[in-house]
Amino acid sequence: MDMIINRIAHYAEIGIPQFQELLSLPHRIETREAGQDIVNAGETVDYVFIVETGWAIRYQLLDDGRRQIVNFMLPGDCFDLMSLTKAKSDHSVSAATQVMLRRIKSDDFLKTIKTDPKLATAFWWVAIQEETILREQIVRNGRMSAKERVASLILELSRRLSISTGEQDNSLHLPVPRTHLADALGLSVVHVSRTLAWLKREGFIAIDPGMIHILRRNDMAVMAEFDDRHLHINKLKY
Amino acid sequence: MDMIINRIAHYAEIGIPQFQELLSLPHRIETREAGQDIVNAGETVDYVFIVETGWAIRYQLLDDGRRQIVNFMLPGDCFDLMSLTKAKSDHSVSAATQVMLRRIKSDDFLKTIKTDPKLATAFWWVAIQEETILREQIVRNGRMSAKERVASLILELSRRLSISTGEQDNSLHLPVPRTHLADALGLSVVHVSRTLAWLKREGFIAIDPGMIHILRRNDMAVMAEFDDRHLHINKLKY
DNA sequence: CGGCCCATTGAGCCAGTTCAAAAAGGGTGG
DNA sequence: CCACCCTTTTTGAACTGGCTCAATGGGCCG
Repeated sequence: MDMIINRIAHYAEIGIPQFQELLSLPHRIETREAGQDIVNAGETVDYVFIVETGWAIRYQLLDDGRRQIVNFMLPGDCFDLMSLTKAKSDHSVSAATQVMLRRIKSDDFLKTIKTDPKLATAFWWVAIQEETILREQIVRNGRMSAKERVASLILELSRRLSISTGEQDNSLHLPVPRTHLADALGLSVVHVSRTLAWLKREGFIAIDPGMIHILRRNDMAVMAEFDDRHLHINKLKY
Repeated sequence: MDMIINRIAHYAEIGIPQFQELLSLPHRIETREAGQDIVNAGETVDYVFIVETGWAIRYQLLDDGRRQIVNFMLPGDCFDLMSLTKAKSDHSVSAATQVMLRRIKSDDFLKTIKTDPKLATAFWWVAIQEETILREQIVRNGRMSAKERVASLILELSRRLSISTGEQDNSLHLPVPRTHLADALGLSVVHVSRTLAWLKREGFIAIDPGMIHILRRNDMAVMAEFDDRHLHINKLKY
């Protein structure tokens, strides 16, 4: 729960007390192992999930096995805010690593949100960010070269993690295999690997197993046209 | 205003009376010529816009002039619902054709939404669809071939237009130049042209200036793995 | 009729793919 | 601590979908 508090507090002037009610809602903590499904496309979802630890992915499969990862869900992210209207999910969600999830009944969640306008605004904010990340992903996959794509995804993940942990860190713990990066970026694993090698050769990053160290964040951001302003826009106004 | 009523009524059991208040809100009708900006990236937006006629595009430019169109905004679409929190826009919106827009002050809009839970649900629904369209776009640009991309975009646009006009039509009036399709699909104009020629050769479509006729909708949907269920999911429950 | 913009077609090229093999981890059991 | 197996990552080599550059063809407007 810390993570999401960090995240929201990063933007909104919202106190811990505001979260007490949310924290105290009836909930269940679920654990899923890497690869297990959390939500299947076509299912109706009655819960809001908050990622406590681990990474999850939202993805869609095509008939012949191609997979597109739509986005990564990191600690502090929640889903599906959008399905508070009891819509069927159109994409699947599964655990990318071992994941701990807080599961809250949509109805309870909605009721709480409605009682506190600050909470409502905060979660509206969360939804905006989610959309922004999706749009960024479209630009990446649509118009960027492999080098730019890999670099900007690394920067995005690093930035998002640092916001929810509350500490800036140039060492990005990457708990997912390269195939996940490839399927997020619309590239082949082979080329992701080559591109990472190139980033390393250029001195942008250093690579350790399960780890990427960002050595020249600014240069890399320029190279990939990565602008993280949208990830920590001005504080909320009420 | 008809368009958005059609659209929402297509999903939600919501009566015309519910829209009266929305309709009667103080607003301005603005007209923009093709190519003119509506919202600039970095701007704070205080208005909700509803497209009355014409097409608009949301896009982002990269330094060297590459452009990614994030999505098309058709009659009945509204934006930016998300910036009801007074966020800075992270992408630009401009008119793709001559456009008529209904401009409503965010505060007024928000106030009305809040008074009527049915309206609130309806617009939450609109936001879900918007996100769904974005996700679909990610899958398209990330993992689909040029043929699949072009076909599925044509099907999506056709579907969305038919929902807001209320009539199914196999003739898609395409008022934008090929460059727009290219920039939406992450392809070059040249290749969009070739791909359209291929679709025509295969008998999926017929082409007239400014017009695309869908001849074999089902086959085309299978070919492009286009599933429009998400665009007219079950009716809303309250 | 001429000019301009957009769309199409042709030809060669290149970024990223596929196929294949080798190398590097990372358990697990002896 | 080593030997084995399995998975992931890296590297090599050849291929190709889509790109770029360039020329041609249509439509529309003045």
